[in-house]
Amino acid sequence: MGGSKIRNMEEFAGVSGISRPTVSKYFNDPNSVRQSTRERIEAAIEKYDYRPNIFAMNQNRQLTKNVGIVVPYLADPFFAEIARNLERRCIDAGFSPILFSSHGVPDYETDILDGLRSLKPAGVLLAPLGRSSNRLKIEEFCAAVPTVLFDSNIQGIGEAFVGSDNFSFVSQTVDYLVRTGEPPCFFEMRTPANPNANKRRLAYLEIMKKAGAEPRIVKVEGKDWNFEEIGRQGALRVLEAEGFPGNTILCSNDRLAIGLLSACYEKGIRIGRQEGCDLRVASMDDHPFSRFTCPSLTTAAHDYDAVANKTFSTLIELIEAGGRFSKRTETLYSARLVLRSSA
Amino acid sequence: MGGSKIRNMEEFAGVSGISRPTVSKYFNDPNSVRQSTRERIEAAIEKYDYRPNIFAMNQNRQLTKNVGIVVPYLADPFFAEIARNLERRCIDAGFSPILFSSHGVPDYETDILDGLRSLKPAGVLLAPLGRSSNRLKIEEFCAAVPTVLFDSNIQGIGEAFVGSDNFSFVSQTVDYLVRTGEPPCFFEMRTPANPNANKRRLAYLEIMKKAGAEPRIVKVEGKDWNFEEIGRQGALRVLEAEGFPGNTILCSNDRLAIGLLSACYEKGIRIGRQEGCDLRVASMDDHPFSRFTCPSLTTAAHDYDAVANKTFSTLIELIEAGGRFSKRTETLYSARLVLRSSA
DNA sequence: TTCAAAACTATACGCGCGTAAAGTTTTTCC
DNA sequence: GGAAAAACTTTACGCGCGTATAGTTTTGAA
Repeated sequence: MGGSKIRNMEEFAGVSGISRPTVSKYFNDPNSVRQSTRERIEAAIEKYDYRPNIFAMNQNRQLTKNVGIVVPYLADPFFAEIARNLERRCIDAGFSPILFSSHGVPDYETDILDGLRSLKPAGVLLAPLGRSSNRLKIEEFCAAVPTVLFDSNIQGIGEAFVGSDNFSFVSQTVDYLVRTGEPPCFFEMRTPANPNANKRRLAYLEIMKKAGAEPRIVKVEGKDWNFEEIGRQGALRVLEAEGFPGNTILCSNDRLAIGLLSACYEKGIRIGRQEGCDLRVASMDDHPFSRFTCPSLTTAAHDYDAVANKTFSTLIELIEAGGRFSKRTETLYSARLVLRSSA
Repeated sequence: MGGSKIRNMEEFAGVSGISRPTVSKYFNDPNSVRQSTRERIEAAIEKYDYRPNIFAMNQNRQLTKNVGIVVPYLADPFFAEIARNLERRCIDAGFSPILFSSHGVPDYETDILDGLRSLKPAGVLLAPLGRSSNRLKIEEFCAAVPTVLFDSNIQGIGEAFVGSDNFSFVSQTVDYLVRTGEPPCFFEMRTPANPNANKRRLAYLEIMKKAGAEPRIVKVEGKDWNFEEIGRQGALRVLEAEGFPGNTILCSNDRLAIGLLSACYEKGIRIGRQEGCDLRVASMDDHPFSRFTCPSLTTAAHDYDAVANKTFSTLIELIEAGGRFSKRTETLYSARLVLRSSA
């Protein structure tokens, strides 16, 4: 609370009675100094409210304590949640997370990576846009900065990947739907931006084959990140034309399902597993809003916490390993089926 | 694409044939050098892919080109959208936006502001948590850093405030509801975190009085940022007990309304303005998902674009004015009524 | 063509901190 | 209690760039 006239570490070292190199050492790792020293420094910090100039700290250092977190679309609460989770873990581990969203635009993504390089981050957690990403630029970036990919895998890029096992999402939902009624058709975008969407379609085809059921895929137009609107318009068009094949739909993701449910509601189609319903709808992701849809959405949930935890711990390992792994690892977490009212 | 072995501005100045001080001048403001000089520098940048070390650039400067953007809750798509809007404007104006979310936690908010100070930002755009904010800390921060508040006003703090005119939100929705049916009751949280909620309640009381109708407020428990769940649980409890007073509900915000609609759906209560409906529900904010609720939500929309635009332009003025305004201004934008199916 | 204004170059210093080297004090452990 | 190890102090240099000063060249309008 004292008049904080401390201008730099030199002065601070003076008033705290510790030499500047030791103070510097403390700020780089408080545990690297003797406890008695640490206490004296911390008392002085408290008293004079001193903080080192982070620009000066970092300019002369090839690696900072910065960690970049890049997500493809922050307006999607799914990514907002996982970003929050990662952010907190970084802070608790003494890093400075910096959050970026590509907003669905490939050029923004490369701009972000460009800017990130000059921040000399210790590591980066990157959920790429997917198919629309500039693969070359991302590859260049990953070669220069220790990077862990999450959510969307790009084969061979980044030191590791952590995400969800799309096959398990599809198998759990399809199995459930088959067990309790008809096998589902598959509702998706024609040209999905996200590679997970493709994996899910392939999984659907394989699982239906195994179950001896005929796969039926309903594709709707649209290619940006406005999934709810795409799902809604697509579903309206299907409902106004030939209708869905069968009485059971599996949506490629919850946001499409939210749009589809809104279209069905508008058309007076009753969704659910109870008597008197016209359609059953299930989906995948367990989007934060999926419990508030009408009816609430039966879906396959990501293991948010496990993904965030593993993503972060992998980055820490990577940093401690000097930025490179001997081999690229991929970790996938299984889905957890969440039964609600829609199917 | 030549082998970029340029290590610093000195070397870069050498290969570009321009003196270092002039190159430095260029990077601080490309328009401050002669066009022919600018072109030569830019050609060299292209050729050698050089970028100045941002840490070195900023350490010796009392003001950077950084702009902090702080929102209370990024998992709310409303804030995600406005943050994206602001972010883009900053980039286009040559600033480096840095995005933070308080995640609804007052301590995080003060931590963010603390950290922001050491980034020496040219200015900060702050949407505070509201009632739960540490007023003193925010006041201290605003005294040290040029700050424009948006979304949530805190009286007397910050150099300016830009937000929405809560009175117009309530008056437009109430007027519409009265005109087309019964005057509404008001559905809200008992202890809302956001000051806008209080302004809306007061506006409701005043407008109902003017209309000669008896105000009826339905308060539900809950005080974190989990509005949908609070709305849902609260509505379920009301529906299972005495029910809502009258057949018309105005929700304090869309996220509460989303929860309420889901509760109504579960209870088999039909919402809408058509024949045969039990309740009309309107709300405020025009949340990105409100067009996908069942039924789609009649609501009062923020003028996103105007708020973002004014917030940003105010900050630019503030920065150009040296960080202080002679008097604090407050700019409010009116709502735009969005008629959908729920009322 | 002229000449002042504008823009540039050359030189130099400082910012706040990282970090290395060498010497000194404190701690630890047998 | 003594010696090795650990932690510290002192000294010194460098990082990459902002920026001030003085001198030189270029520009542009009369």
